[in-house]
Amino acid sequence: MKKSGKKDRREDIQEAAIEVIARKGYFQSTVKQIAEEAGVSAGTVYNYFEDKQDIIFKTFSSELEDRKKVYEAVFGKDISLFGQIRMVLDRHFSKAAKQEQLMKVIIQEKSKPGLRLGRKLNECYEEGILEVANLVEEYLEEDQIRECDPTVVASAMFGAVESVMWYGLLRDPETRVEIFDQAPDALANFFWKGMKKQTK
Amino acid sequence: MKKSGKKDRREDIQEAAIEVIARKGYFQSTVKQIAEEAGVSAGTVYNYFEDKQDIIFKTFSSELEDRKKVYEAVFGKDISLFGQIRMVLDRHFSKAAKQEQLMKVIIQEKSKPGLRLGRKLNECYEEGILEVANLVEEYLEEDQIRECDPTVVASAMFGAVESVMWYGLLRDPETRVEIFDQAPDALANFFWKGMKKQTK
Amino acid sequence: MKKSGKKDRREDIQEAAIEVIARKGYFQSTVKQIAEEAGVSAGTVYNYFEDKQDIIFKTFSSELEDRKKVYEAVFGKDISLFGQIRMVLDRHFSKAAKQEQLMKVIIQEKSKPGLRLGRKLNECYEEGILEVANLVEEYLEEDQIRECDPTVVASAMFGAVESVMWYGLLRDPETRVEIFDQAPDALANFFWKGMKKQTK
Amino acid sequence: MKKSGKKDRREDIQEAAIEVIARKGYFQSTVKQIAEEAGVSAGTVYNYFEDKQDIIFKTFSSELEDRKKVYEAVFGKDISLFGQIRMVLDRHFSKAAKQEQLMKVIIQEKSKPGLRLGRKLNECYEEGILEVANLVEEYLEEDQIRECDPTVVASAMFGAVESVMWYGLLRDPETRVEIFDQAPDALANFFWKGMKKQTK
DNA sequence: AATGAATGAGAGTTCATTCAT
DNA sequence: GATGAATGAACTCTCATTCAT
Repeated sequence: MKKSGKKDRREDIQEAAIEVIARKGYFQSTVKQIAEEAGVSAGTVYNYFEDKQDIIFKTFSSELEDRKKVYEAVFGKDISLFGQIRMVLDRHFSKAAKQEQLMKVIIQEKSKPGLRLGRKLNECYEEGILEVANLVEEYLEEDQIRECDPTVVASAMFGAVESVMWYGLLRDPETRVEIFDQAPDALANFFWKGMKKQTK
Repeated sequence: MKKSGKKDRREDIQEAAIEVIARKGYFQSTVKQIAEEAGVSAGTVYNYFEDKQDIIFKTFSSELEDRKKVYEAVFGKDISLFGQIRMVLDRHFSKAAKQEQLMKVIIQEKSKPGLRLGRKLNECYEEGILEVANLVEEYLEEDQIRECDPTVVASAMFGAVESVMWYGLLRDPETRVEIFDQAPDALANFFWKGMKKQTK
Repeated sequence: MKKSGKKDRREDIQEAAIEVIARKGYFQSTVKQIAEEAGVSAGTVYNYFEDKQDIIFKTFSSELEDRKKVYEAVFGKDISLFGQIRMVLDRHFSKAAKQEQLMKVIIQEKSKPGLRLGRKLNECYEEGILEVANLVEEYLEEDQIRECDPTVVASAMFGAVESVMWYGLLRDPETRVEIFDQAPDALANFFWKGMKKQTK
Repeated sequence: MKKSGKKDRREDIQEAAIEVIARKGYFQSTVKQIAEEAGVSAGTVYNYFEDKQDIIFKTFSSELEDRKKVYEAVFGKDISLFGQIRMVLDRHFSKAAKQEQLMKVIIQEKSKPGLRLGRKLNECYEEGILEVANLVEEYLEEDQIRECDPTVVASAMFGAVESVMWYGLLRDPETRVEIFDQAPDALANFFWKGMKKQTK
């Protein structure tokens, strides 16, 4: 099941890995299955990756770096908190829509203990939560939002996003598109209303 | 090497399994490790359980049934939506505080494809979301909350709760207690403010 | 090809390993072959040994300790140098006669770099050489033997013994017995005459 | 990454092989490592050699032929036995001083069963022993040396030489030079005194 | 001649599961 | 019921060798 076009082997294998792992989970996917999906032999995989973990670890690493940059860019903008949340969610869901399988894997394999992979994901997750918590704290100090523990709120938001995304990923394509379309606005409103100071 | 008072072997093994799997994940835990932790031999495990999956599958099944009943009881009460959410979260977090390891396992092993275990958990999750979505819909029809997609909102709430719980589980015991203490109120408020109709 | 009697599995496997490795060399022997020779399955081997190296490493370790004790006992005796050499060689060859395969392996696998095994053997060898060198030095100081570099002489003696042993191991049983029978005396004389002070 | 003046690829690879194998042993050296050390690609190796064994097999064969000639020349000379031994050892050690790595490999890989390589070396060894044994026998018949089994004595001499050489190869360069310098004389004396008839 | 990506047989090792004691 | 030694299928990973370029 070779992918067409001009991509190199390395990418073929990474894509195949994501495909297979999204379907069966990391530990129940074998290198052989991934190789087959990529249209190469098992040995070839090891010409491009250190070991099994490395196949997706590298994908994740670069993917997560990319995202971090996107989000940091948004958080640096001089717009309202609501605007920032809205924008981040927008980019998040529209990117996810093009990487369904990868999103599945990320959600599934997060917080696996004793796995470079899981640890890395957890780390990024925590970093993201902290980042958002800092943002919330700023606004809290400016008295724009009601009293709350910023890390708890940030954690709640992350979880909410992930959950909605997972919910969408399990639906048929049309429903998914619908959900992903309305999710950014719905969630941004939900979050913003949920934490803003009651205007009288 | 547990040796509690009067519990039977079956429970010893289940508890040991939870302990070990919480630490290392399902696929990286061996039957031997679980048996050791339970103070029995590997062979004995198979006198009580069909296979490896079965060890925790049964724990989860009964645990999930229990919870379902608790929640349904709350949702049947004739109190405000906020009150209901508050009460469910209260019970959820206070129960979780006593079952940290089990919660860890449930969160970690959720949505593992190709595993009776993961499928069961996913199923329960979806059921829960539907249940809450129905509740939200009721209130939506009564015009008490702003327009929204109930399943998306319900899904967001589930995710938020799980995420805060995970966040707490990774902290040291004191911090965890603090987080679990304030979480029900904080989240209930967050959710309620987030979806209720703006009472000018 | 199970060994008879009352020995336990551990010993069966070690003996099988020595048998196979004597025949084909360490790197060209597979765990499966060893298991087969021992009459067990490959998996069983790992119930008794950490890994492939461990199978013979443990045999060697205890064997070498044994020998060290034997030799040290002889070197502690208050008899002539010639007598000591003679006695050590006697014990060495008569022990070797009962452990042909083990001797083969020890000689073959000595000084394999990058192998716990080879390093251990080399170490013992060097220790032995030093021990003998010290002995030679003593006699040198007493002016009983001609001027020489004791470590070179000791090294030469060790090599000579090993070589004669190897020569014997490659012969048919009868020839071997003959060689091993006369070797201690022949070598002791050769060494002693080789280094003693010319009497007048 | 060798790059000597005018030698051809074939020799580059052989030298690289010696270098690598001396360091890690035959079975733990890979063709790729050898190729890298030689500054060529793995594929190129197979333009010059049949297979992995062949790389050093050819080196050894020619090297051993060379030596044989040298020794036979000496043994043909009409000088005393002591003189012959002395001369052979002289040439042996001085040649070895210039080919440390090759000597290491020869000593390490000797008597590997199931390897063209090992068998060839063993064969040469045995031939050499026989040659010397014949020589000894001659002198024995002439009544110049004491009664002994010539092959045993020859075997002992070979082993002694190899052992001293190995001992030197493991030392630092200066010590090695010292050892190699005095070894021929020391060993020749040792051997000669060891076997000659006691001249009252 | 030279390359080095691709191969695939086969190695060591793990571990859920069985079963004689 | 309890045991834990034995099993063997399956996995990850290595590497000599090939061959299209």
